[in-house]
Amino acid sequence: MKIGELSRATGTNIETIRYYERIGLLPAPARTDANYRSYGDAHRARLRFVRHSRELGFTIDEIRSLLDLSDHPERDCADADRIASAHLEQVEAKIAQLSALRDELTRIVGRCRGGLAGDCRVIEALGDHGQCGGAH
Amino acid sequence: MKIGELSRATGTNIETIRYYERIGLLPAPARTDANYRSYGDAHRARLRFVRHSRELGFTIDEIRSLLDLSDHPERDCADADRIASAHLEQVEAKIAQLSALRDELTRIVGRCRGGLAGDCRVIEALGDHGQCGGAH
DNA sequence: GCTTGACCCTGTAGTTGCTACAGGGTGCAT
DNA sequence: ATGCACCCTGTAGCAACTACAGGGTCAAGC
Ligand SMILES: [Zn+2]
Ligand SMILES: [Zn+2]
Ligand SMILES: [Zn+2]
Ligand SMILES: [Zn+2]
Repeated sequence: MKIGELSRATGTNIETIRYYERIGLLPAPARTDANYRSYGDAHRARLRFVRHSRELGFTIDEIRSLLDLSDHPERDCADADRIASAHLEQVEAKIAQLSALRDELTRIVGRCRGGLAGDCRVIEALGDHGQCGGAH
Repeated sequence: MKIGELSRATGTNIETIRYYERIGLLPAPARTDANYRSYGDAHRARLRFVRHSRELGFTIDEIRSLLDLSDHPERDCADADRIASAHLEQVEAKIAQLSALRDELTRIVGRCRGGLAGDCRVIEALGDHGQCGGAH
């Protein structure tokens, strides 16, 4: 399959596929006579793994480690569990941080009564963290 | 006040202050004879506004607009309200997305029973979005 | 046989919001 | 005079792509 087909089959931008190859996340595929990349099912599965992991928020480096484990089925899977658990913790931390931020923004936005910028409580609140609840 | 003092007074990295000046977010301050930057209270207030807005997640471009309003107190503040509301919506969307992601990750992580990578349900789940609840 | 259009190639530069040097100058204390 | 802390400019790096520019390939239709 050519790169355009792989792109459609996985919902991945063509430039992104070439980028993954360049950074060594995907193996360089065979080439046709015209020097076109030629992919097989294994490439597609690997790219799906990468894209799905990216959608779940794993970094490229984490994915590299996960792929490495996937390539060595005889190894212990504890590393995979560790990477995924650590990532889950980071996601939870990010949610907590954004929630605090949302609360603060809600409070700030709710204070605008319209009128002149000079009297705007939103602009005032942005300049003064002392007005904040302190959670962010 | 010199850049180091401003840095300490606002908790901002010196390089970041110079960066903000370079991109036109902070006005270029006066210079001493030795060509050192010399800041006043207005600079400090402006930098606090910028940092606080960044902590609340506003982009540099949004902050540019907010500062512009802050500099023109005779204008209508509706734009500030619009920017802040739109940002709040984005934060809420991000929280929703991360929550879906957290649920999916929790499900995936919970399936690992240890053992060989070849049998690991975590690695399997990363390769197959079909196993996902579909929310992410 | 020739053009048109879709597709592919490489290589480089841009995005966001910083951060980290390298290589040099300044100012004060010992 | 010699440290040392501080300041200056300019450039390059980070993550994870994305967007060209400038060119080659191939099948269809006239
Ligand atoms: Zn207002
Ligand atoms: Zn605050
Ligand atoms: Zn496992
Ligand atoms: Zn999924």
